[in-house]
Amino acid sequence: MWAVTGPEKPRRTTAQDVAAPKRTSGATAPAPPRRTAPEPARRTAAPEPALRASAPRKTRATVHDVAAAAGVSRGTVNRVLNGGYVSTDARAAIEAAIAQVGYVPNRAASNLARQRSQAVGFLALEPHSLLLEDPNIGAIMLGANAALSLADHQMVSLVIDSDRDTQRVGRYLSGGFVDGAIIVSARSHDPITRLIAEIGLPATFVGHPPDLARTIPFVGIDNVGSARAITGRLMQTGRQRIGMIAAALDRDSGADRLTGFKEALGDRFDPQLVADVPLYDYAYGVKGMRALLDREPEIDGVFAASDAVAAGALETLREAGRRVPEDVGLVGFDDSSWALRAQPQLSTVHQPAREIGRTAAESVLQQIGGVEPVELSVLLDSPVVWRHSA
Amino acid sequence: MWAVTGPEKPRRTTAQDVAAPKRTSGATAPAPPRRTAPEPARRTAAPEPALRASAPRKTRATVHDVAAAAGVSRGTVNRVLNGGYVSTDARAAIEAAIAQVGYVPNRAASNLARQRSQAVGFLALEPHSLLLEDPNIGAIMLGANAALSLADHQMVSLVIDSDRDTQRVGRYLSGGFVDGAIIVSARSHDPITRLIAEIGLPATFVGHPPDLARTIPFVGIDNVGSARAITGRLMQTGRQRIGMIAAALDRDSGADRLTGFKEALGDRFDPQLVADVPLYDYAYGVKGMRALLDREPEIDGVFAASDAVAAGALETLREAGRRVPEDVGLVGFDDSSWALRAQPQLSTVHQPAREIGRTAAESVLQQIGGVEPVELSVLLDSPVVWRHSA
DNA sequence: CTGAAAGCGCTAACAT
DNA sequence: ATGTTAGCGCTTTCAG
Repeated sequence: MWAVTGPEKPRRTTAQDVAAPKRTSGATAPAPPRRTAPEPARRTAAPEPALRASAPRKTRATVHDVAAAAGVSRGTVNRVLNGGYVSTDARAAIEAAIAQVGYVPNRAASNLARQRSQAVGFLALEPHSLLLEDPNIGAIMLGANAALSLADHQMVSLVIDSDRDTQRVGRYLSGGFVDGAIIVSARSHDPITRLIAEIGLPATFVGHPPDLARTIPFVGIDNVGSARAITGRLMQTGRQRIGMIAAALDRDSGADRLTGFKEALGDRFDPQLVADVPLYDYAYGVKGMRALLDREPEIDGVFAASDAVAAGALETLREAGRRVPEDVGLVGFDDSSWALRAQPQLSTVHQPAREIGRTAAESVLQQIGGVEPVELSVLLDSPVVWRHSA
Repeated sequence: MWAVTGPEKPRRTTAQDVAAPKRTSGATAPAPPRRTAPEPARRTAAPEPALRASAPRKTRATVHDVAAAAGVSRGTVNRVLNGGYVSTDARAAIEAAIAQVGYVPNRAASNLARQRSQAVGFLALEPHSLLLEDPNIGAIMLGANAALSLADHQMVSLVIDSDRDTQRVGRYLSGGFVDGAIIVSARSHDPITRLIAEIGLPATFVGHPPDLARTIPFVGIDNVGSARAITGRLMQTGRQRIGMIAAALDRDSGADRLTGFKEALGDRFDPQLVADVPLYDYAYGVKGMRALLDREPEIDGVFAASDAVAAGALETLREAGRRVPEDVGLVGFDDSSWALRAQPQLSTVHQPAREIGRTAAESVLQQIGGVEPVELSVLLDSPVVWRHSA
């Protein structure tokens, strides 16, 4: 059809036409059924595998085809696609043509021409376990997505789960697929961090200030201050032997929470009463609490570095026959669903995760727009939520 | 100036150059070389990139620049980039040039030329709450990513959280940014489902068979059979009054689990003993269990449609003074972390989430490669895990 | 208001 | 082995 249409020279002979996968159809013998032999009778029951969609993907219509079908030039087609002055007749004809040939714009091509992608990458550099369970990062994603969506940008979230992924994502980031990136919990030495700086991709960090690059905007909360605040209230309510289950000391948030704890306690701080564990995780909460109980059976106040950790601690306390909050006061951090589900509900520090995501998105959007962020880092409010565990 | 450089014809006079904001400064100043302008002087020892990353993003080097710097043609550069015969000298020169000019390939352009993106979209069409907390979808993602990674494909996960998102993601999917897609828990009427079918994008569904399109591959588990199995064991252990908290009956998985429950019970099935709730959620577990307890105080066996639901039910039972498993046997579904964290740990049905992701990825990869999947749908094994709650 | 033409940065077929 | 030359599909001047 389009090949012979109009004055245009006969376009392409698409490689696909030539290289079309030659299936040796004759083979009636189906390859051995994969894994679990699904009793064919079960669900499926699709007797007509004929209508398959894939097949040699039909070569899609282009502006060219539309133009030809409408009897106008590509320029005009483009004008109706994106705003522009077009006569009503032409517009009608073109719209008809679009429908007729089933035209769907190729954004990729458009991006190349425009030199921008209208997309922003979202990377969470967390260990799997957290990626899977931490509701915070989900909320941050949703917040970021909402903001980007408003600005008509596509958020594409990229998972990094191996060195190979790091490479590939690096290529993706620097390959023109995104105009910017939001990076959650990067460490300074993360290869991606360096890359971002190198290629000068607009980006903002969340959850960990980029020591390395003091030049990249950061959105987060004041971990030190909040830890201080919640520990303070533990003191005010009369707890005498207050300990902490510190977690993830290798990352800023973890270290900061411990710092805040120390600051609040001042002279009363006793290193013996700090158990430290590697991750913000329920299981480590159990472990940490056991350690604390061992070292100081008289302990009557505990600040767990996160709600998940607190939940683990709570379980341990219960097993040890300690009542919460009567015998020991327990507080967490994050205000995640762990806090609400615990029995009793946990007093904790509220992390405005959604807001954080939104703010981060706005920050990259600004950068993309060429605006220097007024302040390199912004700390959002993270109020203490007083519930029943202390 | 650059117009007389080298043998290449004076490439484009980029519109921008003309339209460039005319600085009123001294006439001596050469026209500000915007974008492309292959002025040789450029790269050499970046003179104070002002440290900041953003600003007018420095115009990136292209194959052209590399070719020029190495004194070869673009074709040759391309050959060293992607495999091809290149003399050692040329290769060395080019590699040096690449490093010198700081060349980073523009994958977007390459994709356009090659007509493929080496990327696969991942969409989870779940209500937020689940997206945030359901560890299953995280595991599926990780599994899919691993498989795609092996095949050197980038997984890009797209979140749909509003109608606007649906539109945008639709454009993204049909805009040439991905070669295929993995779609988790779509319903037949989901706009995306239709779209996929329309544009004939290689795709496979997870978690819900596409009624609408019996033509699109599906990966999942046998919900009916597994529900039947676990309910059966509840019966075998002597429970007399067995009820179910059915959830999400509007989706296949939910409906199937109920079906399996009925099948297992046969004559003994009593509709009164089924409480149904809208979502696989802890809070609904609480609600559902209360309803059941109201209707039948003598209840001594409960099949909750998911572990989260079971956890809620467990809490309610505890509050009602029922001991598990002594007074009532309780089983869940999913084998998520809820099951392990519960006290006692839940007997449940194991969902091979990671495997599911992997399998789905392999399925789209096959389709992309032009291979028709041998079987349209594959059901993976989902064994019962017997623990302590029943 | 519309058409023509030059690109975006890279790939691939075709000559050397 | 290397250079040349068309494109990929869309955007954006610049004439008319």
